[in-house]
Order: sequence, then C-alpha cells, then structure tokens
Amino acid sequence: MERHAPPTRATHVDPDRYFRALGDLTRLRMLVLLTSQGELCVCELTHALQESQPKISRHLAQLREPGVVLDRRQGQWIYYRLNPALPEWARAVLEATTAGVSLQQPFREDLRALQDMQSQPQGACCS
Amino acid sequence: MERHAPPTRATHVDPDRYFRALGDLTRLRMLVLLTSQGELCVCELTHALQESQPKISRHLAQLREPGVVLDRRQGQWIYYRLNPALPEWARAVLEATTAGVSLQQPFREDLRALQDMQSQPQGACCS
DNA sequence: GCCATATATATGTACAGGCATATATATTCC
DNA sequence: GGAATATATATGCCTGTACATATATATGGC
Repeated sequence: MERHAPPTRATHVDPDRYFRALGDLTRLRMLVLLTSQGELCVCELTHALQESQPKISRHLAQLREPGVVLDRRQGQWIYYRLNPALPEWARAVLEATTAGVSLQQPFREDLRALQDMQSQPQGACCS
Repeated sequence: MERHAPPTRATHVDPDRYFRALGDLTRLRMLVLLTSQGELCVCELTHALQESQPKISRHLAQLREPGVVLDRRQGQWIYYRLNPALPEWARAVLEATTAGVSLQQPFREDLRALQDMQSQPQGACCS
C-alpha cells in the first residue's frame, strides 16, 4: 500500500475486482455517499458513518488502489470523489445502487448524519 | 451449506452481500451468461467457463444461498436462472454490467463456447 | 451401474478490525 | 520567522475469520 497509488487512469478495473471493492458494507456506504454528494473529505466520511478514522482510511485506500475513487489534497483535508474515468457501466452500477438503497438503513442514516454535520454554523469541516 | 436453501423470497439481499457475491470472476462470468441467456444447466455453465464441475457447483451454491439465483430440477439436469424476486436496482446492476463487459474477455469467449456447444446436432445438454 | 450434481475435507491466502504510530499541514506563541 | 503544538490522514503490525481451490466422496435420477 503506497501512499498514492498512481493516479490510475483506471479506465480498466477488472469487473470482479470492482465488485469486490463494493462488496463490503463500509466501502459501499462511502460510495453511496460519494455518488450522491460528489466529493467528501475523510473527516466527513468518518462522521457520517460513525466509524473510526483508521478504519475509514483503510477502506478508502482499498477504493483508491483499484482506481474506484480519486483523492485530492486541499490544505489539511483530503477530498475523495468517484474516479471520472470509470467505465460507463461501472458508474451506472453505482447510480442504480444508490437510487435503490438510499432510503434504507444504514444508508439513509449516513446521509442524515452528514447533512446534520454540514449544517453546523461555522461550516468547519469537522466537529 | 444446505442442499436447498429455502426458495428465499430474497427480495432482500443486503447490498454488500450482493456485491460480494458478484465479486469473484467465476461467479460473475456465470451471472453475465445467465443475464443474457436466461436459464442454463450446470453442465452448460461448466462447459462455457471451462472449469471443473465441483468448482462451478460450489460457486452456484454461493449464488443460491443469498438468493441471487434460483434452481429447478428437470430430469437429471438442474437449471439455474436469476432470481426474479431480485430488487429492481440489483437487476439493473447486472444488466448494466452485462452490457458493459460482454465484448471483453473472458466473457466474450464464455458466450462463444456456450453457443458452440448448443449448436451440436442432438441438442443434448452436455458434451 | 452411469451420469449429473452436490458436499466434505484440507490447505493456502486474503482481508477486516483494533491499536499504536508516522507523516503532513495548520496554528499559536515567543 | 522558528519552535512547539494541534489536527487530519495514512500505515505497520497482529489476530481472527472468511473464502478460493483441489481432491475425494456421496446422492439421486435414469
């Protein structure tokens, strides 16, 4: 696990590797948020999912390495987003899934926790 | 692993479990075939994928248990098909994936091997 | 008894989770 | 402006568990 796996023009995730990346609840919860919210920093994801920071960071690495997501540093924060180079079918998979599950738990609660946090006065990233 | 997990009105696969089921190349190859072909027996899948029968059977069990596929016995053959009770988003996921990958290897070759077999004179199930 | 299919068992490998720690940036104080 | 400190994020190590594969064996229909 190197710090920044090559910016992976990952136009080619193997389909089975792609699904293996989605096949974990923590990672799927983050991907559903990223699909609907566009870009989120680690601390927002940590807060939304109510999981430990190392756990979140570990799973983000597993999404970054195969090129499912990209990261971008801005000041002290690191923002993650879906890799725009994903093949069309792969994005369609995430969008169908997000549409299908975002009213169910725990996805629904994740979004609520995230929005709750974003509505805090100072607009600071983290609580 | 019981022989026939209850005919699982599996309207509720957990999304992460669903993706874990798709996150293996052998299982994904079979699902891509089932998505485009509708219903196939074990020996057709074995032939199409060129894998050992026990390996195919094991992976089919892993698709049957969570309710991703259903089976049906007819004489000495057992036919598998996608579970029609899958939620709409889950079927959309498989259809988008099938459309996206079926021209790539090994999926393309799987379909060719299957059709090659089906064009044999006596229409017998297995070679 | 033969064929199609499933399951048992054994073994290696991958990965999830927790904890501690390392790195990088920002901020505060002098 | 440099040192000390705080915050954000990543990673090394350890342990338990899940799972992929192979081989061997069992079952059930013809």
